Amino acid sequence: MSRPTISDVARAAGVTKATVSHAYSGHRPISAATKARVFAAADALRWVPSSSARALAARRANAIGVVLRRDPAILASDTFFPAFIAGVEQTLAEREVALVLQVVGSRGAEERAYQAMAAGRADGVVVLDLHRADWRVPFLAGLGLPAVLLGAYEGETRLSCVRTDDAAPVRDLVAHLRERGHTRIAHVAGPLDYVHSYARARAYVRAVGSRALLREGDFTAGSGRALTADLLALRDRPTAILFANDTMAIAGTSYAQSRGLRVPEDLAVAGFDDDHLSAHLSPPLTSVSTDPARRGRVATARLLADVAGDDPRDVAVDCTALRLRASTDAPAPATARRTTPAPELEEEFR
Amino acid sequence: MSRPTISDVARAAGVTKATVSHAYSGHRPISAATKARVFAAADALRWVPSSSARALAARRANAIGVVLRRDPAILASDTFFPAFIAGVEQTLAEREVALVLQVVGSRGAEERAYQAMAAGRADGVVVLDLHRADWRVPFLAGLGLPAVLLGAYEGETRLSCVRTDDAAPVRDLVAHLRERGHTRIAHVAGPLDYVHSYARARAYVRAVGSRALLREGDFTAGSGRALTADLLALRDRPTAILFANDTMAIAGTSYAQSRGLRVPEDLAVAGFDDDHLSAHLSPPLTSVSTDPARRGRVATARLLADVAGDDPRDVAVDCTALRLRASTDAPAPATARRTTPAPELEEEFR
DNA sequence: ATGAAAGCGCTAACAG
DNA sequence: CTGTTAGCGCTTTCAT
Repeated sequence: MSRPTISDVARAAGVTKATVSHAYSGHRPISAATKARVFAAADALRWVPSSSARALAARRANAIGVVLRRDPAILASDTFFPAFIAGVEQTLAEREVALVLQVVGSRGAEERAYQAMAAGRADGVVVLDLHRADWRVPFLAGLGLPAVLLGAYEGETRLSCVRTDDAAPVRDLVAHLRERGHTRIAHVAGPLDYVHSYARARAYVRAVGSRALLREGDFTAGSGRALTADLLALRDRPTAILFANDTMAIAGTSYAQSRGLRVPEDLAVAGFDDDHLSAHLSPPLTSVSTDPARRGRVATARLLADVAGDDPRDVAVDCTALRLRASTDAPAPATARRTTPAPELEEEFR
Repeated sequence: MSRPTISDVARAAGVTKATVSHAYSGHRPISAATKARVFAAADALRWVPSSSARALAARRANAIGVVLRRDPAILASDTFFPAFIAGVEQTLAEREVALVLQVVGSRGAEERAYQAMAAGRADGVVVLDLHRADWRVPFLAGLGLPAVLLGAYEGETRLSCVRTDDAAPVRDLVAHLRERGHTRIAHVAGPLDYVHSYARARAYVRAVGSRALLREGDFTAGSGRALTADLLALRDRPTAILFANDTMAIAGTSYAQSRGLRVPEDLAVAGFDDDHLSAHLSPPLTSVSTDPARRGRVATARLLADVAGDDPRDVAVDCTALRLRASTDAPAPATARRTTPAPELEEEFR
């Protein structure tokens, strides 16, 4: 025996399919009495509406999509993603909307994934890992698929955008280090074509007035270690390093310690994203919490509004918070007081 | 103008819908010439088949589901989940199957989620966080929804199951510590109603011959810290602690260090799951890598086979590997040589 | 407040 | 090898 359909329920309740449908959707008034009969019948038959039939008829998937183009290895070590998804699901859980996730390996596969979403898999998508010039922005607009961009997109677009101020915490971190006497503060950034990496790097360059001690990593432990080695080999080595995420910061710390440097006495270290382990390290790692779950909730709520027909709009989320911990809590070593060359700001970061 | 349908493509190519459909599905032979015309027409019209229409007609969603019942905070700090998902997506990417994810907060919501999956959202599900007596096993069997259980389920079931030997690495770890002279080895377990926590705890109890130094945590840093404090306050404190995951191990290490104990000289510490940061800590943390991505691939392949009509079956994945690092690499402190009370094995763990 | 009926866009017999 | 024709199980006008 196969699963019951809406017709079975209608027959059992002595009404038509339309009545059953409306009893559930509330799209038109149904008397309390028949509504009760309908629900009772549905209950007795253990009827659950077919989501594919509903999607086809109503032209709405009751699902939103996320497509990620990432190396699985990087996905696996990402602290942002699961927390973000948790937030997405939190606001999804209240409505009966599902999340469709697709991880792809190539540009072609990514396009197909978005097309499939537009072709009925999902009613809208949230776009992560936003690039400064992101082809997906015009592409999605062309598909007519509701979308919200996560990150401070600077280009032209009519898509909704959930913005975060990544610059403020970087400025605060630099100020915090300056107060302790640091003058040679380095930054190990993430890939600079990401809007958030770029925003952090730009804030850093503006705050310190030079990009001499800026290095571009890729968020992996390996690059954190390598670039720390690079920086510490400098003639005037930095006395403080700001990393664009905690993974790189932790790898960098461990490298520095293996070279006999004490953290924070000889080298101050700060991360970004506030990994759940960071408060438990030795020394505890100064970081910036960015509340990915909250951004997930906000982005999802915004997307649901877009899907419901609202006009796209920008929303700013104030979700960063400094977590000052022991890894930056010592006076800068005496050598830090040496003068540094006059800052020269390059055009790109103005 | 709305998106083109299969009829538009058929008309443009001078064939019928059936031909278009079969040209894509390969469910029956189509001459190369017409196939080419069909593809050309589809291309020109930018036709993408509607997944909801396809799902309804073919009774197949081309999606698999995962429903998770978790506190978002725990999801966010879980190292297993993203890696597992990455593996799932790796094998999904090759076929054109999507992943539908639903995170729920209550038993009722969980049942509804599985029912929705069975009602057309997904063709099958993979079941995580398996409990020793898991209501979902009979429930899913009742729904007739293909499912694969991740973990060594010991009950009766006809569902596929992807098993891992969690006991062997625990035994090896205990042996490794004994070689270094440890006699008081503790274990901070995960919740014992999970099959994998239980398997690890049981292997530990069998290896050390006593459950006097067994504590039940909940995989969070907080519980790792609290239970470490508890163990270290014992009159005959343990000289080594095995934690059921790295998060608890790291929190425990940091607590021990804050109390003036050196790791590994005064206290040896090992984790489980091999978090990506663990090799970068000071000292690097001994752990057990469990290759969640591989298990994701295997479970997904198995599920796809079930969906395709194969008989359910058990598959064993040999995916654990000891990562011996500095946190366990020192001779046990002299005090470890004191005799310990005679082991008494409790019934439950036989 | 309820019924009747026409699709939504595709797949899969059934013919030829 | 290709065309015809029913549905898949809902939603949603249009009636009444």
